[in-house]
Amino acid sequence: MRASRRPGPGAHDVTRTILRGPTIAAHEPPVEPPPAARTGRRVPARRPTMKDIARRAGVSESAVSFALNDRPGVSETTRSRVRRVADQLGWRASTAARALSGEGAATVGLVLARPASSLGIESFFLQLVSGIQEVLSERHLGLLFRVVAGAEEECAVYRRWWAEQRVDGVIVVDPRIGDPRPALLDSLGLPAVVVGGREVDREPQEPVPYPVISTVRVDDAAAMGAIVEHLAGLGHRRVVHVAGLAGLAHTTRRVASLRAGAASLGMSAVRSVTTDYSEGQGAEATRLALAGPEPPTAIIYDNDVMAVAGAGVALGMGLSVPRDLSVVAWEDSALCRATHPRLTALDRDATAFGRRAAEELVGLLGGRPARDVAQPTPELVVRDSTAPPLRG
Amino acid sequence: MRASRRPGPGAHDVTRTILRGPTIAAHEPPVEPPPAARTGRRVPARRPTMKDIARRAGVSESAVSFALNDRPGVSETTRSRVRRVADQLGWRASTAARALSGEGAATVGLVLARPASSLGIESFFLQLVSGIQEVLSERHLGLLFRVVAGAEEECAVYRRWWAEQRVDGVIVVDPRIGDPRPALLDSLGLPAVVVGGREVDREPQEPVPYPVISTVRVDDAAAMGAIVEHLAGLGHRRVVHVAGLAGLAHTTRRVASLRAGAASLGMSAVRSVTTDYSEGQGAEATRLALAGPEPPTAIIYDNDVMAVAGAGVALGMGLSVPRDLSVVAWEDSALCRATHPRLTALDRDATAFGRRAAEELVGLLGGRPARDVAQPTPELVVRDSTAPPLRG
DNA sequence: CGTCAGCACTAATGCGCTTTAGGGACGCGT
DNA sequence: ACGCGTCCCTAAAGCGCATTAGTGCTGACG
Repeated sequence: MRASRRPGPGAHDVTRTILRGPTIAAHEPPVEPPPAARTGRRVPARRPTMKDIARRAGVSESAVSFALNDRPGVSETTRSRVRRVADQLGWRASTAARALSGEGAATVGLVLARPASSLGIESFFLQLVSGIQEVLSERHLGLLFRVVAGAEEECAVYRRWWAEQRVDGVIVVDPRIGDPRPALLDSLGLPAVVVGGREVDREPQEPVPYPVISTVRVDDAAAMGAIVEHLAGLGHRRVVHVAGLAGLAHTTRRVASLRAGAASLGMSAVRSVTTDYSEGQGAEATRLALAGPEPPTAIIYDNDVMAVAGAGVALGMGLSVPRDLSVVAWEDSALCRATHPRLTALDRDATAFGRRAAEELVGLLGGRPARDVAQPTPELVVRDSTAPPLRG
Repeated sequence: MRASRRPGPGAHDVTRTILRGPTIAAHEPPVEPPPAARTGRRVPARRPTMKDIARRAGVSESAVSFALNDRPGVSETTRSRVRRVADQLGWRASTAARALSGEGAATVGLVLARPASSLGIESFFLQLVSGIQEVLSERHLGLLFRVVAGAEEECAVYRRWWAEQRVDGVIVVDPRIGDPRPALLDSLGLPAVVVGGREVDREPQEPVPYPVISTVRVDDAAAMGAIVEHLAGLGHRRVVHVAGLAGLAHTTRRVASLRAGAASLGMSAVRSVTTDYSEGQGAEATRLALAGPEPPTAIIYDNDVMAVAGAGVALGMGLSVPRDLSVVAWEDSALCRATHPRLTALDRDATAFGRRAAEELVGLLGGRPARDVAQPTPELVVRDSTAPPLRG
């Protein structure tokens, strides 16, 4: 595995450019034929380095560096010539070398801490990632991706990435209640953007933001408000909220917002139950709610899969959606449009969300100070799964 | 952004270890206090380097390198002492430095060339990725992830990654009919694993495999055979196959296998139509098929979302699943279990698939020669959406 | 008692790039 | 004619690690 690619010390190339001055320099000094041509065996292409450019352009390596990085110190003539040679050779800076000389790794990291099984059901993440990509790729930043089982492991990954100099910053998802990650990242000095972060006016115990950590907020309260208003307007008084993971900050926010909204709108009975987002627990929660004493006339699900599963359960119990039960999904997707009836859903635009987060991180890496930015409130798309309740 | 972290040339540390021999060496020579302690300002932790270890362990950097890489050249005593110091300091090799000294980037790449919109609906990919991760992470390999719009862009990404020394190998998905990627990767000498690759006995025009490109095959023919057999056994004679993207190799294979299987089982009318995997086109194809002259009694969908959408369309047209129409999804997921009726589906185990691919790539990187490995044939999970046709 | 092998370890070099410290050549002012 | 500043450009150092070529030192062997 460890091939000895190195020439012996005696083989060191001592060719030097003698001629001076750009106009009379030898543009194409006698270059030895590429090794492939000599050996006949197919050798994978060698990547060109700045040394190659320097030789062919008849200047020093430093001049090449200045020229290619738009730094002063070379004439325009030389700069353009160097550029041309670089293009011609198909040169790209080695990120390893760049990183080593202090430029950073040109990479940002993203860790998903969810059990593998629940990953596939969350279409949200892939869309988020593709939004992130749109921004990163135009800046030629790489995305280092990792799936882990839990929070501790996630922290270990950050530590490792930092120590290995693998990333310049990270995007943190699924903020939790007593989240250890911001403090960790801050202590490492690793710039980060927390997506779906704190609600400024709702969790004031959160102290002043860390200097290198931005937050992209979503207004869960307003979103839940829209849902509650919609349901109350239809006449629903008994609502169940099949929420997501108990530890997540946005779960807490949604639960609280539901309670607050319901109170102000005079709903008699609302309650939330937490789940692991799986269709199994969604179905089970639905079954329990509908079989209970005062069954709800509407259920709000924290994701699309559970909503579909719940609607299926209702159907199986002989109920009709939306006649006997209204269903709202917190997350619009193909799923909500594909099922029958089509589900009323909250459209979050995960792609835009990812874009926003990536932009913020890019800003941070560029030296912009950390801040909180707000993401537009998601829109409730009313479809066929919500209607006035039959029995009051 | 470009902070001058560098000490002047005069500041070079000339401290030297005078004492010789491991047992009497000064284990903890007078170390200057960490900068943070001096300045008082919070400074992000500096990552320890081998030089730090060397100093504290009282040995040379080379000795440290030998010790930490399990290479001969140091005594066991020294080795363990160095290890201890390294642990204590929380040292991790900088991947940048490692890459620069020829060890590779310790990273593999994965490019998804699908429109962003269609990404979210394919739960397959996230599961594939999480399977890949399971293997990569235990080897401490990173996964560089990229979403692009099309095939040319994908090739450009490979080129760039190669030139920038960002990855040691890549995992290629969605093999196409006249796929340019294997040849490109081969010419770059970039090890790769193609997942869902060629069917050995079905596309003999494919020449001898490239020396650094392995393939993880799936037996689409056998899978389609199982489906056809199941449907034929129930008595279906008119079947429509709502397939995926026309250019993909596996689409071609499935279409061909369906035709072959149907012929051998005496089905009268089978046909395939290609789509973009979206629920919209799945619904549309279903509508067209059911409204046509000889409507099918069963439809096979190339993914779960289209299957659900198709079932919805049938419902909307007043048909009952499975009484009037049987539905099979090529891809099992929460979706298939959550809808009502639950869908008969082909369970591919995308996670295992990813694991397999990653293992193969790791082998390749370790010097194992390229080869074709077969993934177990997916299993047909029969649920409630398939039954004997009512009208023959 | 000289010699040579073998061991434990250090010095030095290179990977590809950035950056700092010069170093000639030229022009301008006195 | 000399000093001085500018402009272009080169030399050299350094980032953190792996690796190769030594370098003393010990012990065994003749």
